Amino acid sequence: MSSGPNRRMGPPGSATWNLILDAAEGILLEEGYAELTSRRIAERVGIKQRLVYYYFHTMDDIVVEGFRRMSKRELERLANALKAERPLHEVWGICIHTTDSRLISEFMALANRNEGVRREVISFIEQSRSLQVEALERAMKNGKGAVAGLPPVVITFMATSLALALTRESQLGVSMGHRETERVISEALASLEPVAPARA
Amino acid sequence: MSSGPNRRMGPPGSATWNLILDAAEGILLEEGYAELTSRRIAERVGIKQRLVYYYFHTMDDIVVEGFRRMSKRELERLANALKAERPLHEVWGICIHTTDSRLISEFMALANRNEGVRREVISFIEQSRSLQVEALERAMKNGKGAVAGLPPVVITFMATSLALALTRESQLGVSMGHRETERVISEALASLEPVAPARA
DNA sequence: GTCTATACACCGATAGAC
DNA sequence: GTCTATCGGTGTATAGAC
Repeated sequence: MSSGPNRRMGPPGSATWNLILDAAEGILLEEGYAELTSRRIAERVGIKQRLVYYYFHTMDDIVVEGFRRMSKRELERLANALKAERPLHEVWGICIHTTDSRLISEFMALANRNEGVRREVISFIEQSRSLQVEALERAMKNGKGAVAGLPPVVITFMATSLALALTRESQLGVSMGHRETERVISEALASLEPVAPARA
Repeated sequence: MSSGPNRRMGPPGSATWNLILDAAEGILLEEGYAELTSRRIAERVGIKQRLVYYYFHTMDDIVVEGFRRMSKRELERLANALKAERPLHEVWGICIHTTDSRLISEFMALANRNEGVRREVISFIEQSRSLQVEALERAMKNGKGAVAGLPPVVITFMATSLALALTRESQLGVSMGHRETERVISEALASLEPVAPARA
């Protein structure tokens, strides 16, 4: 048979496959998940709606695969940045310059009712947190900063949470307390991890 | 005329009006904003779809009015709690036991593309933050806690952000670093605001 | 790999009777 | 205040030709 649940499918990773995920990401960012439809995707890519279902079984698959692709991209960026000097500063820089907070909001909302997305989101948070913890532990062993008695996992949790809140609010148009908070954070970073780190 | 943009409308605050917003809130929480339709609301309340449009002009109005009602409810709860002893502990308790984080996620996502919701969300964040800052400043003047040199607005920003992140993640099924973070926070609360506060 | 055409369900919003 | 009925539009997903 040429159709049904076992119908012929387009190859993951192909050019059109990626264009479809690009379009889905753009719609999610600019219009929200209620507007993420096969017709809108086709319109953006410049193909016919039927083709979307040649590359993906269902709309849910597109969302899950889209998050997985983004997740992979971000984890690579994170792993790369953490090799640098002063990983604490790197952690903060990455948290504050991460994916657009509106896109994150959409995936968060989706994760609360789509089991596939939820699994991917959980996996991403845990991997990302582990990478950060390992980098901070390495830095501590090298004597690059004491982190003031706070366990590395607490540092990373706080950095992630505060950065997300700052970007989410400023995207929205709220700035109350931001300047003061950013100042406290940059002072903490400077004192925990000085410019010329002492080598062990 | 009995219809059109100036058509006759049901009274805000009436029983059915509130039932419609209750249903909308439930759908938003349990099924997400993509499922928030006039037909689903009518089904939940046990009325016909047409009646929803007697009480509200558009679906957008329902979302905006729903957030406004919830916002009012939460601000009253906050103002009440902040009269108590140890406002710092109260701030944390309220942040951690606030509205379901899944509902917040939905409104966050909606705020990014609905101008009415955005205005209400901004207003809520600013009022809520102001209330908390005032309470902390009063407590400091009374000598109830020094707050370790951190400006009150930074304290409230951090409490709100960290509490939201903790509840969001545990709702999702992530717990990595939570125990450690909660411990750091409860120690900070205890040291900044002891059980028997010194009066001025 | 890409297309036309289509089945069938649901959507927001309105007309107008009772 | 509440209803039946309806318009015009859009959604997922599939059949099957080229």
